[in-house]
Amino acid sequence: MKANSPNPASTPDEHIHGRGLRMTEQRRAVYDALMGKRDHPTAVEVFMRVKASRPTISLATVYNCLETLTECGLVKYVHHDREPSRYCPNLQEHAHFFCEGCGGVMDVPLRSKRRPQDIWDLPESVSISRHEVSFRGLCPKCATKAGGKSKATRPI
Amino acid sequence: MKANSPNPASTPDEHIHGRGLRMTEQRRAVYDALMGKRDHPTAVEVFMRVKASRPTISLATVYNCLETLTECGLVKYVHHDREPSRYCPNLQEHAHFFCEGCGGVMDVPLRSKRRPQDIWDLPESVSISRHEVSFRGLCPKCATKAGGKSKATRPI
DNA sequence: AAATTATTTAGAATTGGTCTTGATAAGCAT
DNA sequence: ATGCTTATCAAGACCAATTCTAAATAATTT
Repeated sequence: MKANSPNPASTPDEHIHGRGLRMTEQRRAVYDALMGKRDHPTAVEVFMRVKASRPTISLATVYNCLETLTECGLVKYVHHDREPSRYCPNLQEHAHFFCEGCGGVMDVPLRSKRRPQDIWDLPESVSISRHEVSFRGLCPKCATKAGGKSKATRPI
Repeated sequence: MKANSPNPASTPDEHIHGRGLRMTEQRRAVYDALMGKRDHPTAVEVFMRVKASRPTISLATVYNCLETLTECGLVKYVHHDREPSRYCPNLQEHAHFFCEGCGGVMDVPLRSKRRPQDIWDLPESVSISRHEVSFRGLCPKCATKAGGKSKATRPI
């Protein structure tokens, strides 16, 4: 319900319809695969999940659906280094933490009332359409397990 | 001269030697191509620059050199979405701004005394080895040219 | 129902990057 | 200096992720 939102849709279907598109079986299956397990799968992982219930779906369709869902603002994609794209159903502004130990990806929320401009010295007059932040290191579990009290791993 | 630096090397050659490697002609050429014009070229762009003075160098060698220089901490690589890797000789902690208008990439410095943890709600006990931040939008020049007074572009 | 448009599918193609192999070159110990 | 050992380079083959193409299918409109 943001005042400047160009699209007041609230359900996934409304988002899709708002763009003149249809909520097809495939798109719903892909969306559900992402919402059911709120993690950060790659396209191939989504493909495998969806394939379990819809064996005829093709990888190209999964890519298409993920792109459509992203364009409609229902999911976000996340990148880290040269790794394959991952997809994330969390629409809140957040960063991602990639654990070198267990390979997991976790969401890192923005502290309340904070904005990126608080720490980054951006020129006044830029207009920002996208902001992606990724951390890499050891998650709490792996940090304790691996390093004992060590504070930092060698930067890669 | 950071106290906790494991490697007190200061010249590029010392960095390289500190790893038991040699500063070869090719590595120096690649490094110089990056330092001469302090921008954010892709591997192919570096390749073209170096080729001007060393026509026999191969793209694979440029990739190898860039990787070596990165491992030695002489340059950093930067990623944005699915675009090809770019390389950056600025060793200060900084973010990158990718302009949708002119295609340029600019460095965004960290405000003094600020840390990412100031805005991101990271668990206490994580250990961070890498942190990459990218913004996308219109740079000051393109923002004025394109939008007039408009404050934001549509998110992609 | 016919025409139009959107969507899916399978596989080919593209891209950025990495790996392999043999040739060169540098450093080291006689 | 001479031969041994290791590092580096070059060229092209290779690979994985993604995108494109073209034909088939499905939904929507006329």
